[in-house]
Amino acid sequence: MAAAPQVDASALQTRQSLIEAGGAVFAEVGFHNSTVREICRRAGANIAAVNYHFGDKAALYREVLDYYQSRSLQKFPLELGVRSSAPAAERLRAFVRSFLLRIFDHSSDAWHGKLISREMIDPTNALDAIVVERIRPQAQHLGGIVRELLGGDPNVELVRLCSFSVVSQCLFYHHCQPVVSRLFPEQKFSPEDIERLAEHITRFSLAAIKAIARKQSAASSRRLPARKRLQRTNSRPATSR
Amino acid sequence: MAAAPQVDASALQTRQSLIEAGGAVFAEVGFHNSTVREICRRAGANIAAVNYHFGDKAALYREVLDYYQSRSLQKFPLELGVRSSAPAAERLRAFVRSFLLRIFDHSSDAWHGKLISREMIDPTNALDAIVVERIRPQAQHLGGIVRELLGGDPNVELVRLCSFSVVSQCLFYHHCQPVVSRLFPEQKFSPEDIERLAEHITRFSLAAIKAIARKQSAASSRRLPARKRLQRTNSRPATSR
DNA sequence: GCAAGTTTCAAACAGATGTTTGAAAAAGCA
DNA sequence: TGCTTTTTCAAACATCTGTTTGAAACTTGC
Repeated sequence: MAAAPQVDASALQTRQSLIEAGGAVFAEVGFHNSTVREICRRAGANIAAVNYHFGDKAALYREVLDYYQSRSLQKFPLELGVRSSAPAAERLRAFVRSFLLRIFDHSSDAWHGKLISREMIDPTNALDAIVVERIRPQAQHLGGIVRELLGGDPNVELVRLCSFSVVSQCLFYHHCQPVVSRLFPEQKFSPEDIERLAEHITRFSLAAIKAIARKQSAASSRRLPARKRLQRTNSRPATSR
Repeated sequence: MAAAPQVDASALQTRQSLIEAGGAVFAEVGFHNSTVREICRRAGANIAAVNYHFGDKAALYREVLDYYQSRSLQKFPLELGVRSSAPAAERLRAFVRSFLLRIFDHSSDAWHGKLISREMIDPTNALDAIVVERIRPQAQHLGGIVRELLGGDPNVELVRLCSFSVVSQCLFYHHCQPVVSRLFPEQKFSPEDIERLAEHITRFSLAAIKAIARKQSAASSRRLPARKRLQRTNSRPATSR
């Protein structure tokens, strides 16, 4: 494991230092590849500290997830400042931006996105809880936006597929960073890059979903009586752009 | 590591059994999490066999990648039966299908997609070679399709972003399988599911790219004289950079 | 100031894993 | 067959990692 700047823990409680050092290490190399020794080294604590304060490595990991989860929730709310009454397109943009910022935030207390992102690929026992507490609500939030954008009758599978299409684009840059940076060394993921990325993903997804919505409503209009069709197409709220 | 059916290696050379068992184990749990003992057990070989035949675990891994790379290339060509003179939309569909099939193929000699997919997330030294020999050509192939679909002047960054949007959707279902299967246990990834998935990703991406292309050409038509614009859209060759 | 509880520490332990070893077995060849 | 080379094998080795231990240092409450 590469050398890293040691956190000055003189004023902090050992327990808290361990959580923070753990967040850093777990986020960097994942649960399986990180070692208690490295975490303790960065926290300026003794090797036995993890077991003394938490019981074992897995318990520290759960604690780290809990800690950063509450931080992340207040720092990156799903809506990101956009009211739930806002047009669906705007809410989608907010969702994408929030998602990317969460994953690419390099500030010291933003490990949560990375931790979850790692869980997705190399799960520990903690993933079950994360899915219920964190991912499912997000999926439902996004599902609501997509459903509104699609309009018409809510085909569950279509909503799911489109939602996945949106989040997959966001996750890609984090999951495949090793490949992306080898393919295009100039890609840097500065704050401006993140904004451009968010803009692209939003545009791309909006265009796709709207086109699918058009096709869908055209198809259903062939099945439905004219009056009902009119009602339908009108009641589709604010797919503005 | 979970128990697994042992390969009948009685007729095979030990060396070959090791490559095949290695392919299975590496694809299942990745290079870092797989053990020489488990590979040898499945190959029906002695623990020392890996070091005797390959030198060390990393060398076996390189050999496994090489072996399945040549297999994968002949089993899943990029074009997948679609001529390079075919319309870009059809070539995109072929690309997506081929990509998904490669990753989700459960037949015994199709570890390559999974191996590369794992490399993307948890790289070993082998990734550099893989990017040059395998990923870059694919990226250029896809880039050519996207460029043609976008039409107009080739904005390098836009092509790259759209290409990423396409592959990210394909990779998602493999990378995030643990999450997807927890969120929606009914998702099974049968051959028919793969086809539906391919269809969705193609439709989604085509709709998005075409919409972006329309907007782009509308914007450039405001900048260019009519004659030059016409020339541009017609003279663009249908291929690589 | 002192006793009880809490926290830290260096050292050791236990288990897993990649690798080596030296002899035995098998295969190739005259 | 008899000899050499190649391959297999069980055992051991060395290292890394999570965990435990028991004593020392520190803190707290009276």
